[in-house]
Amino acid sequence: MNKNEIADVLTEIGTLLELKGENPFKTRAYLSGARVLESIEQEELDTLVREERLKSVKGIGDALAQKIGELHTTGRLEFFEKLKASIEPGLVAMLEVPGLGPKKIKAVHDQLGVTTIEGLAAACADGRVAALAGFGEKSQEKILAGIRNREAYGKRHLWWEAQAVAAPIVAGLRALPQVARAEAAGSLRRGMETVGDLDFIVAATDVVPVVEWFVSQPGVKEVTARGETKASVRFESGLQADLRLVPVEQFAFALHHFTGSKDHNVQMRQRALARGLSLSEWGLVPAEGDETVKAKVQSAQVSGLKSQVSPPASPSAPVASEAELFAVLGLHFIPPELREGLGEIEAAEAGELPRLVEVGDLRGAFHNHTTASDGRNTLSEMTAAAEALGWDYLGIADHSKSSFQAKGLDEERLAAQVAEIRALNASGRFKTHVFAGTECDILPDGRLDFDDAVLAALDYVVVSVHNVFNQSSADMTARIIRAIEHPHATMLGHLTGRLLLRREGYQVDVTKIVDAAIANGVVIELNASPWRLDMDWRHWRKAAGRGLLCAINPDAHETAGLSHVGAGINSARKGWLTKEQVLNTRSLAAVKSWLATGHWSLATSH
DNA sequence: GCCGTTTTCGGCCCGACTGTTTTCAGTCG
Repeated sequence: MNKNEIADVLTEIGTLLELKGENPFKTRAYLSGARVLESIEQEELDTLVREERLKSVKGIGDALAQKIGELHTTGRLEFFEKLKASIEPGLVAMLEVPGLGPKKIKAVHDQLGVTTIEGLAAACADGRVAALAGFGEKSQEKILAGIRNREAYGKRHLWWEAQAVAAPIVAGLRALPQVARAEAAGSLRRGMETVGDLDFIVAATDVVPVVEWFVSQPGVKEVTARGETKASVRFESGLQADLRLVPVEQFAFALHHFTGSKDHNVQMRQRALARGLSLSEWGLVPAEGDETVKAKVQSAQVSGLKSQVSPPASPSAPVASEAELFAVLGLHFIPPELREGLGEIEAAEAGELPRLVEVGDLRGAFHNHTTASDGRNTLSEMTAAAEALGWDYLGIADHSKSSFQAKGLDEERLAAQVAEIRALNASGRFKTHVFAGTECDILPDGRLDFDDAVLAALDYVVVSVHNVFNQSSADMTARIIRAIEHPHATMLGHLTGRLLLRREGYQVDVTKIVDAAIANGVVIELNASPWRLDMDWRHWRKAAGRGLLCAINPDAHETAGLSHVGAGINSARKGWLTKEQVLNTRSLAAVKSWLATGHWSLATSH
């Protein structure tokens, strides 16, 4: 196991011990042991284990040294497995309910015998929870609301996680000899931030082996349907996936139809009708054509799985690709991300679709963390990872001192980090240039967490809200605008602080904040963390159209997190952003001069 | 479970907020 995987195990041990009601200092020892492990280089850990010198690291004693060594060498730990087996999984799941921590979970378990979330909901419903010491009516209501939210959220999945399931399936389908074409459709293909279920559209010559392959994929928990044109499965994560098999001549129509969105499809069908054509997943036929064809299509649509009705053989227009389908209707190709029924068809007709930014356009990224604050990889590990991605530059913006929970840097530690970064750049060890920044807390009154002199010594400053989320919209908006107006503010981090499927963002007036950012030459980030994607894509088209510059920032807390820019690119594309509207598509020289000159506009040269 | 020592046992430990209390416990970021 590598250092972060071992740290994950130690963290989970800490959580399990907490649930058991262990000495809090003992649980903390495991959690801080995990942090310590992250803060050393992987090679260093390998050496320490080999030479049995783990104990010389501060924060690691006899017990942790032994456990870390075992995990490093064998990838397993009996202590951990026994511990995990001794605790009801339902209790661990309860930690996800807002307002419930180890102590309260232990209380409901010990005093009410509750071992599952369902049991907890029942105990809330009949008032047993409110009767416990330390609980009351409000706690009970809050827990019940939390469980309901969790159920509602549970129906959707992060794009990032859905993509991780879908990508190998698409690759596997394409590798099958019977498969001519295969794509994932639906909201996944449109790059939505969350995904309900997966849709795979496959053109195949022989369906049986394809269905067989699909339902036997790793992680499939249940096969819910299995026919000749469609199969459905549910994965262990709860994610559902549909496989739809179509003849190759129908592929483009089916792919377009199942990609959606609903609004986009409605407008496309209206457009077809205006041209005397009827568009469906089966094909494109004359609208007032053969009634038997229409009836056949309808019966195929309602009869479901066992239907073996072919698409109307004629007179459907032969269309080999989505591009041809759009062309038949007088449109330029509309990228899937834009198919939300928000004006893309009009733009495609007028030839005014933007050339959307691509992941390959990115030359670097700002706003990343290291082990100096709450990251899990060191400065040089992060830089090496950026270099491996071919990036010309990497911005490090660790937390500031007010974010205690994230080990925020005070002035002294920040100065040391800046010196370390300057020295790393001077050493020529990496081709990737490192910018020294900070993710500076915006204090509740809108002041920044560092004095001007401290901020002036940095290459750039990300300003973000990390506490006191419950201010009124007016107060929060004024707070953020005050920070944007600070002369050293370079960019605004995660505008609303939302965590997808977990937590709503704080209330803000987005338009006012965008206005302030434009007026002050401040960039707003598109935080590319798959859990955030904030500022939301729905605001970008209008904001960028008015001159706002975007930075797609991974907010990476470990080397693997740098690749989250891929999720950010989705949202940027959904927001109609072009390469020119994204700061980190620019060259190192351009960014250097951009940062040096202080205030800028989109007109700045590339 | 770790650390440090007045060296083998006692202390360890950020601050705001909420809801439960009447001075605090638990959760959260």
